[in-house]
Amino acid sequence: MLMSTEMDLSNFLPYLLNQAADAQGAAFSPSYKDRYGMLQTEWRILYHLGQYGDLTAKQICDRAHIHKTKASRGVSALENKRFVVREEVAKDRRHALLSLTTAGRAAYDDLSMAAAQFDRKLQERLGEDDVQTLKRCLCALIKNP
Amino acid sequence: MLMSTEMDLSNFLPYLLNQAADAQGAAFSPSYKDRYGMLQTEWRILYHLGQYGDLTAKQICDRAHIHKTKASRGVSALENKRFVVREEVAKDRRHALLSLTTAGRAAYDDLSMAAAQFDRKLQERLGEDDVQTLKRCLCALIKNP
DNA sequence: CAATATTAGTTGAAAATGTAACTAACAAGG
DNA sequence: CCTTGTTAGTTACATTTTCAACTAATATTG
Repeated sequence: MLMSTEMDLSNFLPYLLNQAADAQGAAFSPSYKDRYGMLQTEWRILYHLGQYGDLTAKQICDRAHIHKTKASRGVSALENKRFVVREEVAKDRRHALLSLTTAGRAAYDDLSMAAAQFDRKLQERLGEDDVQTLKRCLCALIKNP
Repeated sequence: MLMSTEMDLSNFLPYLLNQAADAQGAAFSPSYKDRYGMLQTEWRILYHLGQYGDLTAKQICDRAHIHKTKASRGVSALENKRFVVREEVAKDRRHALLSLTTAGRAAYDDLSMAAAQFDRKLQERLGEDDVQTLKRCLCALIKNP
């Protein structure tokens, strides 16, 4: 019996977002897990390097909302996999520019293709209009939490 | 430089969902963390018991998509906090019905109120139409990953 | 009814994450 | 310069999550 002040859990947006993110994340994760043994953070870092060119860890953290310790470990993992190399910046030796190796670029190409296909299928399922609204809402929720 | 087969990360739905879920989850989590020292799983279990009445751990797992080990530890934590008690079912002693204590009920009332208010504010921000579409899409993505 | 299979739930070890303290490099004010 | 502050990134430690194996109870099947 619901009282007027209560609400059905299915109306609680953080819960729905969490469930949907889990479900879709789990659906896509085999792409980077099974083929490349990557964790989500590694895939995200790889993606940013592939998409936006060489970046420092700090820049990736800011763009992708990854905590610096997570990023630090992700970058190390990608280095161990020989997908990323770091080069010290002469001007400021605190920074290190990260760039993809040939193997890293290949993995990026493969995975970004898989991602695009995954997204297209979702678009097909939900319809163009809904997807547009959905993405607009999600962006709003991200930018101004 | 984007090639035609590539896509901007901002168009990748799993990524957007994840970011939005993180942002909104972080915005709400102080409600149960700071006041009651709960983890997300505990809050979710509490919510299900408050909303749907006494349930077994298994039923909560199925409804809330929580893995049984996470649920087991969440229930233990709620027992230690004296928010939940378990009662063996005579018919099948593998099950244990979980129910809220008075303190558990009070926490549930408080938190479900906070959740409802949180949701109302989001609705205000996004507008009724968008929220409806958003929730419909999220439900679709949850049900059929 | 004995043997086997399922089911609910727990536990221990390994992996991942988050927090805080730390190092190293640079910046700025005196 | 030289103290103080800030920034990029790492590391150690505690917490949380995941995975696999396990127990105990019931269901099923020969």
